Amino acid sequence: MIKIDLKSSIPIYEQISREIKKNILKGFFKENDPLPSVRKLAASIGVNPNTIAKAYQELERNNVIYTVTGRGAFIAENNNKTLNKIPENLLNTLKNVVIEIIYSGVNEKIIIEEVKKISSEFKGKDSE
Amino acid sequence: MIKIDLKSSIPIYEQISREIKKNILKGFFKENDPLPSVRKLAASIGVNPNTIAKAYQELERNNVIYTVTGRGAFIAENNNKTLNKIPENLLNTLKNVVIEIIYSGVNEKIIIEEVKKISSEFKGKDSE
Amino acid sequence: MIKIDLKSSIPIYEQISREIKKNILKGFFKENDPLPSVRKLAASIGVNPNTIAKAYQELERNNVIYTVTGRGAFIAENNNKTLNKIPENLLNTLKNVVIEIIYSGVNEKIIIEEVKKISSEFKGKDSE
Amino acid sequence: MIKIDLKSSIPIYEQISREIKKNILKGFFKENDPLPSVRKLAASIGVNPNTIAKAYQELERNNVIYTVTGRGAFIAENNNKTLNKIPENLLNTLKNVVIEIIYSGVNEKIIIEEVKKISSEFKGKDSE
DNA sequence: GTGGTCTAGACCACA
DNA sequence: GTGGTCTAGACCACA
Repeated sequence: MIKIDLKSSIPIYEQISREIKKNILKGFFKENDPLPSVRKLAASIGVNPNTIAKAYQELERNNVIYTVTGRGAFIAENNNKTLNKIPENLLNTLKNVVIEIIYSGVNEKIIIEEVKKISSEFKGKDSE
Repeated sequence: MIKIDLKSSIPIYEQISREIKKNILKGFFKENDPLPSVRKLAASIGVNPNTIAKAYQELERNNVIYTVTGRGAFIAENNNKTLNKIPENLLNTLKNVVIEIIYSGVNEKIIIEEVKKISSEFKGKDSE
Repeated sequence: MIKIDLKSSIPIYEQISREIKKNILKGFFKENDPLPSVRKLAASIGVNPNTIAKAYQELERNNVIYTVTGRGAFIAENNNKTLNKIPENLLNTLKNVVIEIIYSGVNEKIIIEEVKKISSEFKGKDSE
Repeated sequence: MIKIDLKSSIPIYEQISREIKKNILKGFFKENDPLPSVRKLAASIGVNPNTIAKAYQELERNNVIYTVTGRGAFIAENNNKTLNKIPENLLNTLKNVVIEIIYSGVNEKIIIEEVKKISSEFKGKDSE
């Protein structure tokens, strides 16, 4: 369920964090579901437990999961409101990629098709 | 013309490289136009010349600019290749941002509007 | 294993990059083998770590090695693509040397013998 | 007759020097033929006269041309003996290119074909 | 520990 | 003047 590319330049903890978010978006992880323990997940992916711990910390900071001391980590309730604006840091990243893609010679239409394809993989927040 | 955020986690040389690409896309830099010299740009931005040199070298590797020994760096000809597919590394980045944005509670429609807005800032390759 | 000529006009990072490619071709470095760390190799050769880092970055860009953050650099899988044409930049260099050699008074036959000798030192891609 | 690529990473004076050698090998320039004056050649190619001067100096050092004060530069007699061995510096360059080419996935056979093609463009020294 | 980025400053070839 | 290479040394994120 959680695929990691060790060779990628994206930090492993970041990849893990994203994978978990994806799983939530896809509905594989539901509210209050327990996450695998840091050690088990570390062992099954083959990375350092510290790396998993860091991913979980990031997720907790963003209210994606919550941890209960001694019992582990769980999926938080999805209390995100529906936003009408893309948060600024994400908007910047989006701008940068889109520019790079346009520069590589791909036109708007193809990019939009791709965005649709990506988002169709997930249940949109508003349709939940 | 070239705006850098020294506090950003994106490497400065990467920001410079992107800014130059943006300027080309916007038509501010045209084929064979000279770029500011490494030293001058470094002074005007307030970073080390090595950092600019690294950006220029990256741009040259990607055939965005070319350098003439003893004379400086110049905008390369626009290969004008039109791609029908987003290059894999860029596609991955796109996927990641879009997922993050959806997760933050923004729906597809708003993302697509934003993509249109970004791309309308630039002359697309096919309309040149 | 990695011999560098500090007096050569060929940049050190370029020499290092070539030496590593040679070692791969000779079979001394195999897929997923770890490379010496930037700092260790720098110390053993007696150059600045930045220079090694530059060599490794070049090799990574060319998919010869890959780096795993926090762990180090490793030999990439051998794509095993067989080319029927010499890439243009290499062809140019080849043309230039051959012309210089012919000009120095050496005939074709001797050059070809030498090419055979060089290539016999390595396991060709197709015999792997 | 003398083609220069300003964008190339090969120094212009080196390119000029090679072009002149090629012209001699091809028989376009014969013993005692006058070379164009530094200024004229500079003007016709569109480079700095100093660059031409440097190329001529290099050629003179290698006894490819000779200069008569006040009268200009001329093609030297071809007094190169036939060599049975490739000079060391050229051999090293040859080794490096061949290794790079093999690494790129091209096999010995194709390289040798190419060497033959290159050398067939010129009258070999021994057949002169 | 690992590699990546950046600075300050030197030196070089080239034009 | 131009860019390219290299050193010495700092700091950083990541594992």
